[in-house]
Amino acid sequence: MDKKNTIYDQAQPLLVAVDCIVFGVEDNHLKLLVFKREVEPLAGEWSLLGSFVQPDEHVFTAAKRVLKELTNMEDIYMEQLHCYGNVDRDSGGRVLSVAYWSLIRIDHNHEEFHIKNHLAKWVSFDQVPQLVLDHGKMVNDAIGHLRERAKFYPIGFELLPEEFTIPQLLKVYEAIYARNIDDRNFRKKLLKSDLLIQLPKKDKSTSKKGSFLYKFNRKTYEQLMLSGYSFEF
Amino acid sequence: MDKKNTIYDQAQPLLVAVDCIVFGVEDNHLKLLVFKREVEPLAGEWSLLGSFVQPDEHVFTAAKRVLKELTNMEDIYMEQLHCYGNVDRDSGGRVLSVAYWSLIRIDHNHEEFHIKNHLAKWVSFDQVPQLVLDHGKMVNDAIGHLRERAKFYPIGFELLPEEFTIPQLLKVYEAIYARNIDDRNFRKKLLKSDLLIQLPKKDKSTSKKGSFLYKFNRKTYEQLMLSGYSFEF
DNA sequence: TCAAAAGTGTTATTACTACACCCATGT
DNA sequence: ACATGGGTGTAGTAATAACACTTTTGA
Repeated sequence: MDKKNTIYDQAQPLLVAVDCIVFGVEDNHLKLLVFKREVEPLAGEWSLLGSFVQPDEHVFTAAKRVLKELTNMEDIYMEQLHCYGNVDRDSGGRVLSVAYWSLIRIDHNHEEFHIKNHLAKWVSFDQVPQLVLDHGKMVNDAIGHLRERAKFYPIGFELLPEEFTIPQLLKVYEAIYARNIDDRNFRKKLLKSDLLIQLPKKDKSTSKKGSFLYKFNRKTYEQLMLSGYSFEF
Repeated sequence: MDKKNTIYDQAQPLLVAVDCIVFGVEDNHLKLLVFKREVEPLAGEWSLLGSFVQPDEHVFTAAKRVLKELTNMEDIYMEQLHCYGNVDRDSGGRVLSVAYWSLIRIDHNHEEFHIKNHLAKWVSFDQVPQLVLDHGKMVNDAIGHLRERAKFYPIGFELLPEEFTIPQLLKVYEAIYARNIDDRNFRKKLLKSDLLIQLPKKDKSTSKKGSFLYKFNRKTYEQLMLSGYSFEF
């Protein structure tokens, strides 16, 4: 298309980056992935992982690309958090950042190599180190968004393996909301909802008695969503 | 700061715009503000109002600027909706758009002149015309966001004048959720909440009996929010 | 007097909260 | 036998949903 004499010619372009906030569950704890920043300014400090958006690249695709490079995983749950647009938010120049948050099922067999290449580590949800620029604010915003979203989307199921136990799921929700949840009420509401399919086997890794394994019933979930079900406990 | 030899030099900048979805209540109906697009491509078609973000301008400030030019109002309720980042979303070139939605109290004395200058009109919430580019999707997303937000933020109060009646407020909620709400239950929950301060006068513009005027009790609201009050009916 | 909108209460149902003990099993 | 985590039930309280008639008053 001919762009002469349009307002498009007069507008000035800006640098646009994506930054990823990555949540996962490891050792029954909710964790966040942080990185040693490799580029100036602020090289060596803790940061989120990001990248500039290319001219021929969807912003969402850029975020997916970052996550793929990091974890070697595709089809990851990812949502846009916010576009951070302060003029001076990046000390290296005027850069917009579109932040995305994602939930991944930590599987060390697949990820360890990639994550090490990025000088990354998982840190506890409630012990996030000082991060560069406005990345600390991004993480706080993401936690708020995660809590909001967790009420209507079964976030706990995204973070756990296909087969999981009720005590595991309970711990995820307790971590997300940073409070104790009554295990009887939790179990009661979940089982009554028909969201869980009990499997004929137990996980005995955490107790002698063993705990039944379940899988998520996606069909029930889709029906419940139409009627406004919530994952509040 | 010296930007030589950093990744900032290699990144390619992009055009970034803001677009505004503006809601208001007029004649007891929830409405949306749309515009005749004045620039090519697609001049003459219905559109949201937007602008490019300047290099020295906060993205949020750009959205405020657009709204100020349009309505001559400042201190308007405005929230970021989403950053739309498709490569080919704008037929005039690659342009990111950060969409904002806002709620305004329609006051024709102040706004008429500005809105006419922009070839704008208020259209009914449920009769939005075909809009250019992805603006139709933006509006749909904004309506979803509005409904979500309305559960925890007293959006109805932002849209109405300082002094309003309960039937007026009910109509706003009915419009937002596009369904009938039981007026006895609505009234009961609101009055019990102590969110309304009854004024010693009535609005007789819509009935012979007249309806008591109320104002919003911001202090009660702030207390209720701490305990998770919701505006669901 | 009548039309048109404002205002008012009760009941049944459902969801939520709080709370304490027994079970199964590997060591 | 005992330590460890898994699993279960009830009762009180609070919120929600459904429902129809009377009141006021200007025209």
